[in-house]
Amino acid sequence: MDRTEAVELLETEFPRLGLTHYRNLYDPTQIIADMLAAISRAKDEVVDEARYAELAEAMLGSAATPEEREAAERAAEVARVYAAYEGLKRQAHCVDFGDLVSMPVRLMERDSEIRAHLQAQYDHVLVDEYQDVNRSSVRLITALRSDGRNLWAVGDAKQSIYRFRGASSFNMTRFGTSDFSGGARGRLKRNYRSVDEVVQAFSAFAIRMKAGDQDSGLESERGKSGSSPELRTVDQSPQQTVAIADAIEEMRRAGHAYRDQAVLCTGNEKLSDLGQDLERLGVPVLFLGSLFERPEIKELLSLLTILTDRRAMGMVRAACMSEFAMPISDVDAIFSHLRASDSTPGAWLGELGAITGLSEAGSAALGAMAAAMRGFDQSASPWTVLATLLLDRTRIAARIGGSSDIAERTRGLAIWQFMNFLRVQPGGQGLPIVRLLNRVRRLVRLGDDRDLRQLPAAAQGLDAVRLMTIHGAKGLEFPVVHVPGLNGDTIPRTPQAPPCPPPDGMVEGAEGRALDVFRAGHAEEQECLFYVALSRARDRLFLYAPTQKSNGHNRPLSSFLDRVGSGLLRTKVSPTRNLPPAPEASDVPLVIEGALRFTGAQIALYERCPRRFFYTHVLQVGGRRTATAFMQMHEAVRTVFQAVIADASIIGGEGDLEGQIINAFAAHGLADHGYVTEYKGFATSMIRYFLAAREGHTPETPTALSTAFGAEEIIVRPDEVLVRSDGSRTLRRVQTGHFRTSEMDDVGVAAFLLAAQRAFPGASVELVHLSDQTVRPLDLTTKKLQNRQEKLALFLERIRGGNFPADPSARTCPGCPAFFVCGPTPAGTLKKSFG
DNA sequence: CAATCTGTTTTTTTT
DNA sequence: AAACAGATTG
Repeated sequence: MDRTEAVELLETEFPRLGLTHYRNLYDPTQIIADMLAAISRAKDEVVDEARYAELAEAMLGSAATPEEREAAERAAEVARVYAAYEGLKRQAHCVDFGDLVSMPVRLMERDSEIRAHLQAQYDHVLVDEYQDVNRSSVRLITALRSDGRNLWAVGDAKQSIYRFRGASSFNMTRFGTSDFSGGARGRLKRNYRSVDEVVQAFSAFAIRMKAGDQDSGLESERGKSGSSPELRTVDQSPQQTVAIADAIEEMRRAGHAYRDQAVLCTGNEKLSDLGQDLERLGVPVLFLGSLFERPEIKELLSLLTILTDRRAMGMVRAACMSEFAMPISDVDAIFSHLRASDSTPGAWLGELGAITGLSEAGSAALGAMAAAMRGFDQSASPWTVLATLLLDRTRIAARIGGSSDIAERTRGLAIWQFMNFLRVQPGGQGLPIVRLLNRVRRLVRLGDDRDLRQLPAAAQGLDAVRLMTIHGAKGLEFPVVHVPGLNGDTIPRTPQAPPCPPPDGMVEGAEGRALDVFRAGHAEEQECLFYVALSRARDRLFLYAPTQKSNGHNRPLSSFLDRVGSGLLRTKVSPTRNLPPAPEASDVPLVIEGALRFTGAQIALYERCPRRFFYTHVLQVGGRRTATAFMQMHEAVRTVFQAVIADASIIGGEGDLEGQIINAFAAHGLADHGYVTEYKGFATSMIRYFLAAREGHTPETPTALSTAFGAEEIIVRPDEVLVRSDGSRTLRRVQTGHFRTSEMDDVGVAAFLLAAQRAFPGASVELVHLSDQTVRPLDLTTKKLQNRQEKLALFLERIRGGNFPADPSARTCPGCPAFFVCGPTPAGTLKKSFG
């Protein structure tokens, strides 16, 4: 089971584990992933759920301060999740990555017969990269070769970059003493890989590294080459990409083919951007980037959604494909038709005559679409649908196969990779397409699509530049290495404490305060990362850094650069070429008849991502994301309190409240849910709080309030208007979830305040959060309120101008309804009115 | 002039 | 989240 499957496994169970510190959240995906990381760390140390609970218990016993107490309670909650997770995993007959080592360790330590059998099976054990072993690995090796005879290990503490998964210099130190006592140690002094200039650079840096021996300088076997490592600085980061492209071509002229060059980054995200940019600059690149964000893959995913999405949102993207091209006005007509109808997803493709107002091109494209989808319905298998479409019913595969263009071939490889991914989906219940789409969202959200970004083995022979993370490059070497992004905020990066820190005593060899140990370890690891990057280069080494942020502010260089000695050549370069702009079309030709009328909440969505606003409120498709049961519960709560606002008399006695909740649950499809009892508990306490918070006030029927911005209008509807005995009014916005500090900063809240002040000067304005059981006053400084007001006017102006740029983020995009379709829009002008 | 507030930018790694 | 620059306040 990978991490994504593990999160899925825990998700339904999570809300009823009774956690308080890691309490029930609207979307617990992130915190579950954090806890699974903590559990995975525990397995690195061969600490099972029972032992974890003991350690947490011990922490609680010795806690002196409130902070220590809280840390102990948090650890205890992780222990509870750990136990639940192990149970679920066993029921599902699955193992996770941590189990792959910790289970054999436990088995061998427990069962002498198996241990003897395996010991007899292997005469010699060789361990490479010993700095990357964790306690679990050491115990596995110990079980195989307890006396250490015929065991050979090689490692370099300066390359220890897997600390976050439990690798520690602690293990290097213990070799030959506490572990495998009597083992002999030797030192390797000669470097066979790099020219002298490169060896000098990373050896100079190594002198002041905290990891490894101080006198570990290396001699270069290959001698001097006459070329020094170079640092090339540029003004801003787009120029950095051009500088890299220029250097790659420069090296190619000097006899180093594309395939002999590698670009190394700290993270995958930057690698994806860089890969796309280099490709646009004409440099062939061996990297797909984020597979599910590639245009050709999004098109295929959009086609699949047409079979399962009642509103057929995928049409907005499919209509951009040459096979199914139609104007955006036709897509709008289809959406209007589907909003009014209520048929099975995909069924409308068989009744095209019912759609009115289509252009000739639109009718033809829809005919082609219907023919391509013939015989498939919502229960179809994704692989079968796409294989049929690509190979039999369209010319897509043929076109790609017939091209020799490297970008086109990369598209073909991406599709090949994607089709292989489709074939190995885990089993489960529900419609295969829906399951697939949910899994893709989850994979991207957790960053688990990483392994799909690397081109498959079949492509390794291509003459293209290698793009890798520094972690991915460990153990490899390249004639030419380019390392961009050497800034103070990138390497060394300031550490963020783990959300679920390990309990005291779990990590062997960690002395002192947990946070200090963590910080020291992190600093050490950052140095190692830099050392690994530099030492990948055989002949030439290029480092790059922008010195400005995009707003012209200063961006400092990495402090590590001053430690590589005087051999580093520093040059400021100003590339003459410009980075071609990304093909992302953000503006939509839009004609709006009449005034704009949007609610504050709708405009707040424009602020979060204008593109999402476009799909949701202009094209009016998508709406909210697929709801989990927990979200449905929140919806049910909203239904109940709104019913109370409309008519408070519906809740007279104690039984009425329960009756209302039961009805609302049934209406939201929760009646038969496995955890309906727990959910009812949450719902009841939320509604009780709601009722308590309005006690002593006289409710008034809330009406819509509006604020004018020129001809345009923003509408706000308070959830409650309450009148106190002295006649003063309170306007409230009621939310079922938790309060976030960022909530005070968005324009939705400002619109609410503005409208309220206009309609009822002097009234107090409050935000109610039922999950927190809080009522807080909504106060904004005049300065802030004025800024928000200006923003609102600006947003309205941009909406009218059809300006809808996407604001992509790996964290929020996978949860967006438009995730699969987001990108280019079909040709033509869109006419709309919002009266 | 210093302290505080506000807004912007950039941003993890894996079997 | 955190670092930074610029604006505002005391």
